[in-house]
Formats: sequence, C-alpha cells, structure tokens
Amino acid sequence: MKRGRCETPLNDEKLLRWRTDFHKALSNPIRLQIVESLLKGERCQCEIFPEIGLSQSSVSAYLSQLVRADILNVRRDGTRKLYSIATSRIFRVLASMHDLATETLA
Amino acid sequence: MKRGRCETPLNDEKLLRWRTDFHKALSNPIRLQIVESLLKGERCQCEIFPEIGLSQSSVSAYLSQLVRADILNVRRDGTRKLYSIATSRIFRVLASMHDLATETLA
DNA sequence: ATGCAATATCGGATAATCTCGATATATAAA
DNA sequence: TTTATATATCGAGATTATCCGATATTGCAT
Repeated sequence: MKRGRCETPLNDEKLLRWRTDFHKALSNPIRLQIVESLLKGERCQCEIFPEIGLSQSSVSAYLSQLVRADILNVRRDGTRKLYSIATSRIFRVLASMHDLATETLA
Repeated sequence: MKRGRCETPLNDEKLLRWRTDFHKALSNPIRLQIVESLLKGERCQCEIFPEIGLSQSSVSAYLSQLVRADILNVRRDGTRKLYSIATSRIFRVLASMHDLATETLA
C-alpha cells in the first residue's frame, strides 16, 4: 500500500501545532517588522535592533523565536549572526498575506 | 497626481496592525480548528462548540474574535448564528499556509 | 591571556490571554 | 407571558507574553 515517500504520514496534531506557532511568531508587530526588514536580504542583529528601537536582549529573543518557528535562518559570520528568511515559500505566504491585508482594508 | 481610487493611501501602520491581528487570531489551536471546520461551509455555534470540547462561553468569545479579525462572517438564523469564512482570499491564504506547513515538516 | 564587540540568558515586573462557571440577553414557540 | 434554546457577557484564577537591565558567553583581534 504505497502512500508517497513519507514514512510517518503527516500528523494532523503536529501540523496544527506548527501552523499555530507560525502565526504566533508573526502575531507581534515587532516580529513582523523584523521579518519584513529581511525581505531585501540577510542582515545581522546589530543592524536590526537599533532600528527596531527595542533592547538588544528583546530582539535577540525575538530572533530566536522566529528561527524556532522555521521562519528565519541564521548563520555565523565571525562575531555576528546573520539572519535571513528561511525559504522562498515563506516569501510566498508573506506576499499573499500582504495582498489579503491590502484588499481587505481597501 | 493620480494615485488609484483610494483616497487615504494604505497606512503602513494600519496594515501592520491588521496583519498581526490576523496572525494572532490564528495563533491558537482551538481557533485554527474552528476556522478549518468551516472550510466545508457555514455552521452554527451550537454545532461547533460541542465538537471542539470547550465551554460555550469560550467558543462564543473565540468566534467573535475571528469575526473581528475579518476572518469569519456571521448571520442570524432564528435563534442561532451561522458562521462562515469571510472571503475566498482567506481560503487562498489558508491553503498556502497548509502547503507551507506540510512542505516544511516533510 | 586580555579586551572588545556581538549575542545569549536570567530574573522579574507588568500586561495580556485562556478558560471556566455563573449570569444575562435575544429569539422563537406555546 | 412564560418557556426553552442559542448566544453573549462578566468576574476570576491560572498561565503565558512582553520587555527590561544585569550578567554571561562567544569569537576575534591584539
């Protein structure tokens, strides 16, 4: 009985959790702004947090949260950490969300 | 200086708020389940809340929240209230979110 | 090793969310 | 008008989120 190449068929519970965690991560204006500020490319925390206007510790925690939600990637660059949007699929969802918002508010 | 048919050009602040409110509304497993249960069509609260397994008052509040976030529509039908997904654009966003989740977890 | 700059973590204060039971309101029917 | 059903609102306790300053850690250069 072939069912595709997935051994453990996608658990609905896990799927639901992942989706709510995704939404929770973007349910805060600061975090959404951080993500939006990465649409044009990779940036380090040291660039992000002064322009956000929140303490370094808060922005650090927010960035970790966004990474845990699979929304951002991190990589080291010497003493810094560079953050970027995890996958092109995230771009697509963000774009469709922006469209939904503008059309709904229009 | 023509700028399209929108008098007050879309305020970024309002847009950001709407988007975070949208995500917040879907950041709870119960609320996401409620929305998903409406994918097949309109239903009343009296159908929804027993299968959700939460108190009537909680589900009532959640439904109002989803309406306020422009995710659901309501209409009266006698003593009941029928809820449905607000627009087809919501369907599209939900579908793209489902795809993102399954692909990310795969 | 020492110092510096970037990032992470901890403890805590305040605010928001979740959820309930109890109660109030609204609609329709008898 | 009274009753029954569906929905809404209130008050409260438990949990979680938000944010900070202080402190720890990490990696690089000197």
